[in-house]
Amino acid sequence: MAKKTLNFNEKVWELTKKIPKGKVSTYKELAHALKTRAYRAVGNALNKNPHAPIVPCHRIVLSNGSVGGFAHGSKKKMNLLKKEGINFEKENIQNFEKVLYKF
DNA sequence: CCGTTGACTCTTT
DNA sequence: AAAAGAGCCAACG
Repeated sequence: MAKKTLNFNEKVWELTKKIPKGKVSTYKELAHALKTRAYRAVGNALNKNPHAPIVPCHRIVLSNGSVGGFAHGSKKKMNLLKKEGINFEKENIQNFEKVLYKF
């Protein structure tokens, strides 16, 4: 046996859950933590996110510092992040590197 | 099984 | 600096 007990998507959700409040992460960091380059697959996994309230998918943003996309609307995502302590400059995150959580 | 799609990222123009 | 193209991986039809 000794196979991957967790599927690719589950790994993404597990890592996302590990992100502390007031911090954010990027798809690239997630993919890098998974030892893969499936940046898009990570986004796809979060989009399907079956653990909606359990996995803080809104804490995942683009490596560019933009909020990226969100199943409920990027506006909602930004609003949620603001409540978590993340500030925004127009459509980009302020102190992006300071609130960026790395694995 | 092959082609398309997607909440991405990097490189080149 | 901004825009376009190429690359990458998993899920779906």
